[in-house]
Amino acid sequence: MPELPEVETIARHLKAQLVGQYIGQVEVRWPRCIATPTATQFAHEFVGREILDVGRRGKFVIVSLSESKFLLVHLRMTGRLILEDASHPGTSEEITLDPHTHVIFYFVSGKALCFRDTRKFGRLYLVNEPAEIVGDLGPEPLSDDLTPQALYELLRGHRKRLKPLLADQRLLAGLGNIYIDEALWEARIHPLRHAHTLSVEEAARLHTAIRTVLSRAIKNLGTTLRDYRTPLGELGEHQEALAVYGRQGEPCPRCGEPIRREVVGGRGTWYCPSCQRRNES
DNA sequence: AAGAGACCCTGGATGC
DNA sequence: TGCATCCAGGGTCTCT
Repeated sequence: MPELPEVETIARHLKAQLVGQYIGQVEVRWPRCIATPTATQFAHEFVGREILDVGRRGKFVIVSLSESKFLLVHLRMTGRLILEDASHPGTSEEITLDPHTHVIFYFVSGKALCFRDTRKFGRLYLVNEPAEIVGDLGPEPLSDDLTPQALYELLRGHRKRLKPLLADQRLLAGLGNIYIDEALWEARIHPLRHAHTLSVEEAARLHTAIRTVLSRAIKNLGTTLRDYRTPLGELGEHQEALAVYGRQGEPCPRCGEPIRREVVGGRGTWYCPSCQRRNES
């Protein structure tokens, strides 16, 4: 489940490997993963274009192409972007055999970029402006614009419980199930607290926690629980550093109390019942 | 506005 | 061992 740190890692790797590369052709094997335009049109549009830049917005990878087009990729649960060597036809198992490789970008250099996705939730978009897709995303959690005060103001305007609210990409862009639980634990705030009840001090703690947790995870190249890989096939390392996510019954690293799991808004939620008290101050 | 539930998918885990 | 069923989960949608 790639979230901000995983997508950031992927974008950085792709940027280092792909800027300046020219696309020879594109093969779409599973058309339904192309959100826009049609799969045929999508494949057509890439031929001859150069990769100018690769970046990230929220959980989207954004690839800037020559002649003003943008490829946006959302990996959802199990999506991967994997670099392969396709210079010798038939040598890459990923390309020839893998049943989960749905789109392949062949570069004239002999490199190839494969979009792979077992659960088929991921989507690719080819647009004239990224804003067509990412226009209504909230601020980037790591940007200077998101001050503690700004986060306090954002939260004050909502009565929802924190867990589902922080997962709403229109509030903040890039947080998902793992890092929300980790950040709330770090900030010692209960996931079911109602957003508008947070004090200035608590919002500031959450602000610090979100940024600390995300930065640390980026340093560790992301969290690999099962599917996530960097474009070079490497595993992330942050799973070792998780405090609560997926750890029900294990002792809280801060106080030793067993970690509890609850389903909130249909999503598994892990927290420490002792460090993260529910009473609203 | 908030919350619940369905849906999209498949592989791994669980149950008999 | 073998088969059926359950489950996870980001985002989007519908219904209450």
